[in-house]
Amino acid sequence: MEEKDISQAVVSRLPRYLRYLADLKDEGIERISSQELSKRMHVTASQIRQDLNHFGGFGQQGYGYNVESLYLEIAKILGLDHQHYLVIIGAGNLGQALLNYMNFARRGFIFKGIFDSNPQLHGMKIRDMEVKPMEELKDFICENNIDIAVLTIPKASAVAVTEQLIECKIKAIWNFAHVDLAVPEDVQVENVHLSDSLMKLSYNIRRNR
Amino acid sequence: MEEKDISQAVVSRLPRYLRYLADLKDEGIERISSQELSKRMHVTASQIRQDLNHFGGFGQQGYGYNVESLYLEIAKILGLDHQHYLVIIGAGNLGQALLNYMNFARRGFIFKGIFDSNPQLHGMKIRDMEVKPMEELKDFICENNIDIAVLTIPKASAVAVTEQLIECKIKAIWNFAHVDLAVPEDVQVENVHLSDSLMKLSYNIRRNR
DNA sequence: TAGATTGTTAATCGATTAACAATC
DNA sequence: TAGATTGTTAATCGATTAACAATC
Repeated sequence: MEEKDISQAVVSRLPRYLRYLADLKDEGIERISSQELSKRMHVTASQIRQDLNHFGGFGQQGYGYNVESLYLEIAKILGLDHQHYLVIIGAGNLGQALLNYMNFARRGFIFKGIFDSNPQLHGMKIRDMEVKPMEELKDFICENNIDIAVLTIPKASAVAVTEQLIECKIKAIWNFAHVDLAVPEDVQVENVHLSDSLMKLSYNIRRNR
Repeated sequence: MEEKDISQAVVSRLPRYLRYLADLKDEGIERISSQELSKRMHVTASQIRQDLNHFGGFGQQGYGYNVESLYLEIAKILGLDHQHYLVIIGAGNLGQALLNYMNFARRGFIFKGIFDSNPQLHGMKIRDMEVKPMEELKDFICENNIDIAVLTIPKASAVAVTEQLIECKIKAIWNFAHVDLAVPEDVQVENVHLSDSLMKLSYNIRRNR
């Protein structure tokens, strides 16, 4: 179960499996074979079986996989059976949008605070949550067991803030700033570089992939 | 120059090269070897040379690469020498945030309109731009030469809207909806599945990668 | 010219796919 | 039991890295 060295390629596919399994549940489908699932997802059945087997034998020969229990297993593998506490750093448009977007809570990702360096924003309420000054960040992270810091600040301040987060022993950074962060290896970073994504699109428009 | 069949793995790395080259320009550095760049970026020099050579011989033996001209070449490869016109579909928090985020324009990505199905939002102004009803979408796309549609609407409506976009011969869809879109192969789709990204982070927190 | 560094071929590594024996 | 489908090993494919001859 607790296999080591699962490649990030495999991990990246897990949320997609989860999504398809949720759909199957909604459709009231109880069991599915790797064959059928592969048709829906447009991946090989081989890949599905390989991916799942990294974490355990969830299927049954001659039967396939039970949708409900596979769903729960993958959710568990992804750590969705635990709650995660988050702070947003940067109360600009993107920070506010993420805070207002309710659906993360459904998955156990709970926003506990939002911070900004701009004094004009302090005390402003977003979804019943007051924007706090950066000076309070460090104490807040410790006192509230924050796991994940969401960086929605400009590139220029991202590096300095990251230093602080490392001192606080933050577990993970969800980075929307357009810069690569240097962190110790026990701090996880997931980058969401929106402009990179847009450039890829622009490339693919030209050379009709 | 116009090589075919460049893998998406390579394309995904181009925006990052561009970013580092921009930094080098800012630092006033004129030339750089693959060796030096590899140290900064934490990738192998081999990979840098391989990647660049897919598109042409931009370097010079014994010298390295000229920062300014390599920057321009990569920008060109990514299609950043052209303007792209975009519409946002879904004037919720995320749609508004993207519209307000100025930096895309710098790269030639110009927002031309924002649409929403909710009549209460129609006429509302976001950055001097009125939210338009969905009924006007199709004509707007044709008349304004829109290349890219940004989908910031819920899963449920995304599929139906995509149908419309395909009829309009949209070139690309930047998809923030939590669903896989089925499109003809001449329509490019780039998915930004935020919750998938967050789940990956959650996974990596547990199994300390 | 000598030194540096590319462009490119060859070797390695890892990820995906195919095949099939195990088994429900 | 016979049929279906997994778990898993082996084969293939593609991407990354190493090596080095070409050349500025």
